[in-house]
Amino acid sequence: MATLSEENYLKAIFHLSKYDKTAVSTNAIAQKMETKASSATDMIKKLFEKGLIDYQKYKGVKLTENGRFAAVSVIRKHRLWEVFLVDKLRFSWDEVHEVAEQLEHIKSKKLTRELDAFLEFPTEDPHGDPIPDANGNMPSSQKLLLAKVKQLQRCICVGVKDSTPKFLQYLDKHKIALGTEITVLSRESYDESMAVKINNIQRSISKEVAHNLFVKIS
Amino acid sequence: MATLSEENYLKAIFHLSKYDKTAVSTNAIAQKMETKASSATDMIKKLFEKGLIDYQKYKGVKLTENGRFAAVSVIRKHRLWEVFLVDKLRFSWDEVHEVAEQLEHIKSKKLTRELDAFLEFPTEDPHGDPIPDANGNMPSSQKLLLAKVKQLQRCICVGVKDSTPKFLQYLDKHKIALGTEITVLSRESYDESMAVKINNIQRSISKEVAHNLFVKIS
DNA sequence: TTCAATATTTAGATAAGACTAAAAATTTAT
DNA sequence: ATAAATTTTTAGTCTTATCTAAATATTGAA
Repeated sequence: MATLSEENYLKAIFHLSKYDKTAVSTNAIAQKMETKASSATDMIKKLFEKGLIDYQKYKGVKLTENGRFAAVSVIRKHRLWEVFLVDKLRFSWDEVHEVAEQLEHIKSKKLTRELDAFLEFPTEDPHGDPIPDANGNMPSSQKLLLAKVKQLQRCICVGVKDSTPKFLQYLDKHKIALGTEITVLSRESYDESMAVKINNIQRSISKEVAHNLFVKIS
Repeated sequence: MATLSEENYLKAIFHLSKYDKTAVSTNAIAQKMETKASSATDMIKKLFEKGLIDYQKYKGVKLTENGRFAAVSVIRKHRLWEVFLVDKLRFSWDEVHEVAEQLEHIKSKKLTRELDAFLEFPTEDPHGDPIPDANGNMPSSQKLLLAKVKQLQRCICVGVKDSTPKFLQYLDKHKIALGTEITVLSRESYDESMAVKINNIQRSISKEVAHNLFVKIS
């Protein structure tokens, strides 16, 4: 059974592995965990001893099958609790992360199973992130960044890459929610901003925003 | 802000103070926490430094106002989560304790407040124990042990003193639940058992059971 | 390819919370 | 009232997870 700290490291390694399939570096882990490289090395040794990661000195780490499952189980709980907080307890999507960071470590198979049923088996959390099933399978989705959408294409907002309160509040303020339709009108090569139509109003979207909003083509 | 371990000690001290108002001994705390007296002494010093207990060497401890509030806040969360687990997640009353022991340490004022509202402000947990309000006030109740009920008196089961799974499962097996009516017919002085009528059936109740079941006279 | 910059690991220290063993204080019993 | 029994505290150790500083390995630039 993994400790709280071990679970957080596994989660960090999982998130870092996601985009590139190569080994994750000690420094990257330390940075994500907001700790020092030496602390990361210590924990890496421990996770290796427990068979949760593959590791060779100076070569970075990769999750083993067991490690991946442990990481995904924590992420599953995190996202289920986020759904609970928003759907049942009147939290807004920018308030849930901190509390879910605590709730994700509660150990009870029955609790997770029953919570899932109570919420009617949601497949996405309030930020549009997929909720893995009990076997650790992550539902795939063909979302892409708004920044990649071609001119004159219509798409629907389905998730956020950056889920910090600041960005979520920006979206709330500008009436952009999951499900909102966005039409890309043109791009400005100078600053990589985009002209778009949202809720039938034409506006400009900065590079920063376009790179943190997931959409699907509709 | 109290650590998880500090919160558990505060809870233990609160429960030990409940019946007699005198100072709580180091040994009693150690026993309740299933730890050694020396560990209890260490923690006592820490809680004293933080102003959560009054303490003089060799004289035992008492909760301060702050300490009592911290303890009651944890108990409030514990009992609210128990209600959640039984009312919303199909847990039975003998399964909730272990999970609630974890959930009670989640730190979020909003979470507790919204959970309370979601559950429609319950005043008792699934074992009939009172749920303190947000100000730390414990609803009073005039429950008494079944063992104290006089002959030929009718009463209603309102709580349990022992809430271990074993006892709760005994009650389930014998169809005794909160709300069940019990009439005391007679007492057997030899073994302190009682003849009672429950659900219109006459049965015998042992001393052990009679001393762990709370009732109110109806 | 060799040396400087960077990344990683090791060594040794710290804090929290637990433990054992021993010392000191208190309580109980004669 | 004093000795024995019990309770409580102290001293020193252990584990987990962190840190700093120093050592070592790798990478990359000239």
